[in-house]
Amino acid sequence: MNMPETGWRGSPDVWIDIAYDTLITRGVEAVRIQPLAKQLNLSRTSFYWFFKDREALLEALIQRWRDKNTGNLIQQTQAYAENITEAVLNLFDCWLDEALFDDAFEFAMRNWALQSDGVREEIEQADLRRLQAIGDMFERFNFPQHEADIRARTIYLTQIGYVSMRTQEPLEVRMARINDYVRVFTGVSASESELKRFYHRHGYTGC
Amino acid sequence: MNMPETGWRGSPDVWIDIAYDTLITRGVEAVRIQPLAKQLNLSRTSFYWFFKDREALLEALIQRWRDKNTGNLIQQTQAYAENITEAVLNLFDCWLDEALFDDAFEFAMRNWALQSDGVREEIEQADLRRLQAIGDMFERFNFPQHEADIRARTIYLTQIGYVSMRTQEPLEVRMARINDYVRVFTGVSASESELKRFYHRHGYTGC
DNA sequence: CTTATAATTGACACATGTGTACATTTTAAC
DNA sequence: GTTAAAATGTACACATGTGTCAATTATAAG
Repeated sequence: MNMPETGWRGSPDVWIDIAYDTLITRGVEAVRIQPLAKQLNLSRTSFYWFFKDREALLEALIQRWRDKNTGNLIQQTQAYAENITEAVLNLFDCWLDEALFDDAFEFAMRNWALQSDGVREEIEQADLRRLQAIGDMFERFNFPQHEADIRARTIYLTQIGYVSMRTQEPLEVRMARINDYVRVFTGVSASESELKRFYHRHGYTGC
Repeated sequence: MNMPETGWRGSPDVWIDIAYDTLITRGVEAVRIQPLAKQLNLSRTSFYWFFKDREALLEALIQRWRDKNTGNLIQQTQAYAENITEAVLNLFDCWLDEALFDDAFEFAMRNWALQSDGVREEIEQADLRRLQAIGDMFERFNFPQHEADIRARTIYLTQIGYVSMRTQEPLEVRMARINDYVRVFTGVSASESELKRFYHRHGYTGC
């Protein structure tokens, strides 16, 4: 654990990691070379050995986000399902598994967009692709296109709302609400076994 | 329109107004005395005649938000309605009338919360009060408490999601989706006359 | 042990922001 | 016109951030 005080301590990843932590806890504005260097016990100028300038570091953060959130979400919409409720539960995996969808990262990116046209465009793209994928999912289960579109929006916007509210509910509370959400979003209830399967893969045994 | 180059040009409101514009278009971090002064063609130090310091200006912005968004939303949930669809349409007024609910302001505040514990607490309070009010509305129309709660969340989170996505849809698109949303959120369709009344009060004659 | 390369550092030049003290100008009231 | 207040402006002291350069130290390879 105790860092060596001397020798090779820096690397692009060390900088990106701490930049990421700072981004999600305090926003882009807090991602500044001088303070990050202090935390790393490195001379701030050492940063410039790995990155051209602050811009380059921020670019690396965008890259990391791009690689993570959208890809996994789309994959979940395409997971195997026998009916719409199972499909929606597959999608819900994203909201319960940080490895699939990073809420804090998503929120930070949306904040950042206010100050950066580039980031704003990235996010518009991501929203389009994600909505499209969820809509396609509903269409595969025979919802008419128009309704599929609305339901995709409702489900996605609710999640973005969650992200934006930074809701931190205990697992039991979220699980207790799951089937209600399924019913609101699809119009039908998930079966007992579908729910059991869902609870189980998220380590919820309380029920 | 042409500002006098000299004389009394400043006032608390002049500063708050430009601070508000800056907040909603570029975030709190951009609300800085020096740049604002430049825009106002005022010496930056003149600011300190009206406000103790930058903090005091930011406090005034919070006050403005508090006075606006939450109050109007709660009032809309209590407007007269004969059934749940009419009640939900009353609430939807907020999303279509900037005078009732300021999306951009809301978004900016949620961004700001990342950097300020005070603002974060303000927002938590607001979320609670708003969710409570919407839930109460559903309960008044005989939804069981548990279901009222979920439906309140869905409706509110969807809107916060909209805010966070900064969706700018043309009026026709939004109007075309209204009844679908009513149906998803309440489980029933709004009547023809309810919809007509809604369209009319938002200046939509296209249908 | 030497050496080339990788990584770190301090000094410098600069930019932008904050707030205070004091002098100056503007306005309205007498 | 004089005058007192309201409002503006200038100068200062300070803080925090950026990026470049040249000097220095650490590491691994021969």
